[in-house]
Amino acid sequence: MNPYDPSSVEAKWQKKWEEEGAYAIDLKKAKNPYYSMVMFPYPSGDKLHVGHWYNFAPADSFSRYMRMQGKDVFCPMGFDAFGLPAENYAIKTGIHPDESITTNTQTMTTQLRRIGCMYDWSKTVNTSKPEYYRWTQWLFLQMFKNGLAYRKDASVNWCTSCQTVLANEQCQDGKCERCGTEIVHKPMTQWFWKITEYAQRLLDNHKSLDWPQKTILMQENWIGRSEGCDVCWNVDGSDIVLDTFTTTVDTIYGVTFAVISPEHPHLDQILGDEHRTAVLEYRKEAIRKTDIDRIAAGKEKTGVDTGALLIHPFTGEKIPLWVADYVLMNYGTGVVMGVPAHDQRDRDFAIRYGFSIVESIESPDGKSFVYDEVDKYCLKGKIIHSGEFTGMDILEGRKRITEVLEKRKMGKCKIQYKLRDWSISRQRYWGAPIPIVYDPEGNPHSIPEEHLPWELPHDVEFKPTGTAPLAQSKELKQRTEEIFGKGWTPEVDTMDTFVCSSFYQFRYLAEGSEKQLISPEIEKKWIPVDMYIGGPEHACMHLIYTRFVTMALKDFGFLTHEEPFKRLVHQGLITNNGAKMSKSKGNVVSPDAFVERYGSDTFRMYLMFMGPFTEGGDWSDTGIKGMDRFVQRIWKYFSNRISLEPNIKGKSKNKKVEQKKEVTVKLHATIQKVTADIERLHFNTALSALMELLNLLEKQESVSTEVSQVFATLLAPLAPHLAEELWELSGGQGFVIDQQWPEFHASELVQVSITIAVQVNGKLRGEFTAAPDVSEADAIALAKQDENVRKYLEGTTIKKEIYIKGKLVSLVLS
RNA sequence: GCCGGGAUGGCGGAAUUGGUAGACGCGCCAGCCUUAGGAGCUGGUAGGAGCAAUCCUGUGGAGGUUCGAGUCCUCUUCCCGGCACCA
Repeated sequence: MNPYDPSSVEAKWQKKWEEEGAYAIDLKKAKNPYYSMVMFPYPSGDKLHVGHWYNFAPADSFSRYMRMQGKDVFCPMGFDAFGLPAENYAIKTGIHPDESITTNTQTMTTQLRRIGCMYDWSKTVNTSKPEYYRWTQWLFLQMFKNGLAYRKDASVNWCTSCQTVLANEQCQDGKCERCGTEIVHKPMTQWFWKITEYAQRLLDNHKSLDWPQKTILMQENWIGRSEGCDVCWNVDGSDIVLDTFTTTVDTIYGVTFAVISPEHPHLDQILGDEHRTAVLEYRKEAIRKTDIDRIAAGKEKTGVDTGALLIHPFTGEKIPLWVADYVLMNYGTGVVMGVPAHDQRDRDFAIRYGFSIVESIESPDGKSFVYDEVDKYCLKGKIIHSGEFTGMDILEGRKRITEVLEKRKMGKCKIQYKLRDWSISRQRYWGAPIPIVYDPEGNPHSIPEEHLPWELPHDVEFKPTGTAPLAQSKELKQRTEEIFGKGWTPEVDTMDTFVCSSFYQFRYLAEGSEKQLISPEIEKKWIPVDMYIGGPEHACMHLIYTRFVTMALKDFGFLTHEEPFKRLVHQGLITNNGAKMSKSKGNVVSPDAFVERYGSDTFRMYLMFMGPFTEGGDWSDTGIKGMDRFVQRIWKYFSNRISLEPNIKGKSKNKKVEQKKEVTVKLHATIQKVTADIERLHFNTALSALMELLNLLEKQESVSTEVSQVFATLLAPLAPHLAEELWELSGGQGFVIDQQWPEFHASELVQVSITIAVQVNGKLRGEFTAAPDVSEADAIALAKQDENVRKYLEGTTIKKEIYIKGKLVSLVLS
């Protein structure tokens, strides 16, 4: 028999699957729908890397397993094709993004097919195609129509390198997430989507999701809900009222100063004349700084007196108001009350600028304390030095103070979120055009649906000028005037690519329909997606946006579900010698050479064998040989020794029976283990169980067809091509992937004899074999007979005897 | 600083509820086979002592609970991921 040749075998089965449409799902007819998705890739020129494989191949193994469990599994694949890299490439080379993306998509499709996944290519999507982005634009129109899309002038994050605006969510450590350039602030008119209206619902729905705890926690932090109280402060000698937001209104009697953000709109009006110069100077500095500068310099808090005084709503005292750049305008009210006795930041500021420190609460044992995150969640203690509220428990006092403020119209309960509205405008070319036109007066109007797709013009230059590339297109300008009239102008911004990816789970199911986003019948049947697998880096952007969009579309009446993904799993990271793979480090492993040499099955099994799927693993060039050996051994063993009848020559009949029993027990134990392991996505131990089975089988001189077929089915999710070949070899009919997943029988797991360990005073001192149903008394008696154990028992008395059924006997000496 | 997750042989990692630590694989060592092998096969492989039976020590560190702890509790060190003047 020839050695196993992966390249010809894999090509053979890929062709057969394709010819017979093995993975094309009839969405309408499917009885047992199971929607399995992976996060679709960006078609970059770097092609598929190990990270893609590590996402897609194990996800495919799980999908295959579900299929063998009788589900109609739908596994689509597509391309998140809009985005900056293609545009940057165009700037560099002059090659139009449309062209480079088409090439990349083709290359990656070929590579993806070689993995041998169950993708139904008849239902693919490409977000950069007009037939797709027509729906991206339709989504915008729905948001606009329902009041969730609006324009606002705002100081936005501007990346000087990309020449574009970034959402807060796309800034990492104050730097552009994509290119790493430091972000500066720039005022600009932008389109926003009101995700903040959904903040509470996004939080509430978490409990209905089968998602990693960690991801839910990250989203909770991102949304950042806090309950507190807005307090109104009259400015002394003026009719201006300033609001402060605080989560600890119980400390209001401890306020000795207040701080206002340099960008605050009322700052000018309340400035005392002798302080004006200093404050304006300070503001000029602060505004020039980016958020990171304000944070980085923030170890040392700086501030300047405004000269204004606030009237304390309870004591009537006059509280100095300072301006400081550590107070941000885009969170809360832009004014903070300072309680140096109970807040560390306020204390630092007070010490530096000489404000008094007045205590207003104390801990249960009468000590003073500063609030930190922990205290906020275990609030015990009393209010002190606080007039009518003195003596109350902290929480009660907090409630009463709020009530009094509300009654006097000097404050109110407020729930504050960190989450900000989603800025979706991009001054870029390679994205879906925003379907808006402006009349000669500059008022925005939506483009009627009949004009969708509102096509991206082709005639632009890619030089980054800071103005939107679409503004240069003559064709777009002409088109707009032809349809809407002279003087009308097109919106020249395109949409954030996260918009494109926020609804693709519906478009896979639409089969290209131009009539509706998704048919209601199909939506009811297939949504939510049963399993979604992708990287944890999307925990707070894509995975919040897509939930928001799904909720909104439900509210608009286009969907019946409001959560898109029922179960979510993040794959771990594959490192190279413990280091993250990155282009800059030059340590990226390309799968192609390995797939060429060892085949897709071996490569994907090796990735899965490295460690638990959610933990990732460390790449090693040599380790893959072990998996190659495993594949070769499987092939060699089954092709040489398969026979219809078990035939163990030259052994006594008893021996034969015993051996056969051993194989049966192991076989069923393996079915049990592989099933449980795939269920919990522990492919590494599923593989080691199969290796153990093979190790045992290799000691037998022949193997039955039945065992060989079971082996093929167990292998089918993990090594799809090899399993088909083995199934065929074992005389199986049809595809192995269409077979039922094997069941194990507990009765077959009963062994002829078992080994029981003996401990004396907790230390292992011997072992003995017994019948599986040995009684406790017999087991203890047998344990005491063990030669080595007897040595320890001599001349002592036994205080306690413990028997753990089928496992061990523990003898405790006095 | 805060929130999560980790730490087990030379390496990647096993160990459902506390019950024989190191499965499985890599690497390494010895032997076989081969003209040769970067192929294959057989055996060995946590550390230490011993011819051996066997014994001692061992899951980042220090305590604790228990007949028994990688697993539970307290403290602590280091590593990784996320958030960060959020009022």
